[in-house]
Amino acid sequence: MEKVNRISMAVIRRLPKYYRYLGELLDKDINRISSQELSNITGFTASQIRQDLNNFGGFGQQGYGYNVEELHKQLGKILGLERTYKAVLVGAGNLGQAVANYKGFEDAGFKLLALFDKNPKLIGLKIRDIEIFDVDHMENFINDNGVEIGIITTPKEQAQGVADKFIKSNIKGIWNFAPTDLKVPENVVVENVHLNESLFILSYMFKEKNRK
Amino acid sequence: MEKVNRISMAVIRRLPKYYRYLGELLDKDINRISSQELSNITGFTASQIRQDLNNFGGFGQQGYGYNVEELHKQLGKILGLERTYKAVLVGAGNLGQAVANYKGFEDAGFKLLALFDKNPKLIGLKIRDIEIFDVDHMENFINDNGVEIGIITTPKEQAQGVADKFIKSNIKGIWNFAPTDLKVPENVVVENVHLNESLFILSYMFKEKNRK
DNA sequence: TAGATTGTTAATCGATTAACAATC
DNA sequence: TAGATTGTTAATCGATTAACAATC
Repeated sequence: MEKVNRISMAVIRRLPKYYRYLGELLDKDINRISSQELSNITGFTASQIRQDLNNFGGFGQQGYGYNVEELHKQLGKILGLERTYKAVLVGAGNLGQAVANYKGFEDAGFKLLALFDKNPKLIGLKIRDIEIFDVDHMENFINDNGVEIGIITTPKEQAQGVADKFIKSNIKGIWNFAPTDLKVPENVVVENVHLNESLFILSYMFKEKNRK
Repeated sequence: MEKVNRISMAVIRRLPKYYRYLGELLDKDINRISSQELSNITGFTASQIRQDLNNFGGFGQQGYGYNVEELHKQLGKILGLERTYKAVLVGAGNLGQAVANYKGFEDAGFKLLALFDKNPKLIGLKIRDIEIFDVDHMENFINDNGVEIGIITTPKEQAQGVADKFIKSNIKGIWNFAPTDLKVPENVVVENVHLNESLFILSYMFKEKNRK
């Protein structure tokens, strides 16, 4: 076992933001940035930015700051964006189709190989060249193609069942849009997109801000 | 100004989960629950659950626990779910249409009145009875109808411009799906759904878990 | 070299957990 | 009444901020 000084989720969740802002700086041909300037842009404190980055290594240089291109590249590596992931999606309704059309997939190295649904009306259709298959064929497909990532955009009632099939087929990462918490073994990671919770929080914040 | 003991975002973000699990208990006709049982279900510690709830009032009863229906109702009130919000959405592409079709809207009391886009091919179409209008008519529509919530599902390049129009039209809450951080005045709340960041985090966790 | 800015340690702040008296 | 479980205070833990020596 390698020395893995466990990095807190609070830090991890800031990394994509750093990565995004660095990408924007790159586009503007800015090639050098200090933690203070990054602080101005991102809203995180300079101290926090330096702490965060130093969890992964000393990417900066005293008296100079950080090289934007280099730091962007390193963060990409840390986030695992240098490789590709084979993915499938289950639940090819509105949300599933929107996710399948999602342009950001490529940026993260995700390659969507197939969609699955149980609705006969959807089976055979294609979303930007990706075919919708009968969900009964899913486990074979995953095994045959070495799929590693599963995306769940089904109603919540089906979500755990789909996750169980994923797990049986040796999928190791799940992007879950169903409004439920999946039970998975310790070696499988789940990232949730809970739109209902997000809306509730918007509702809460709106109410708090707008009270007399 | 009312006494508002500022409640931390960490607490707020757990409330929708409590609300959801309590709803599920209600469906199962369970009408009494202790913080310990809730802990077993939600994964939060009993102590944390009691602390969280007591930010808003003493909903429990010593020796008994919590009344599920009552607590569910109270949490709904706290989250602002007892009232409705008039909303519009801008960017009626794939993601926008999926969001417009999103069933969870009603549960949170959001009433989607109109969609807007600049693509002439989309204008005039309807998504479950909600018409897509030319974005040029948006500000008038918002003012005429007293819209309070705006949803942004445009590409990131347009997002800040749309937000600015929202703000000018007196919208006070924004649900933002564009992969960018909006600049808004202090009295406007923004809740982000950053799918790209979510994917990056999945990628990171996957990589961490699956290294040799 | 002098100035700037990092990397890193120490101090502070806030959030979570533990403990237990209050009380149903 | 005895047992159970909350509400709440105190203790602990972790994350953020401040400070500054190291060094480019």
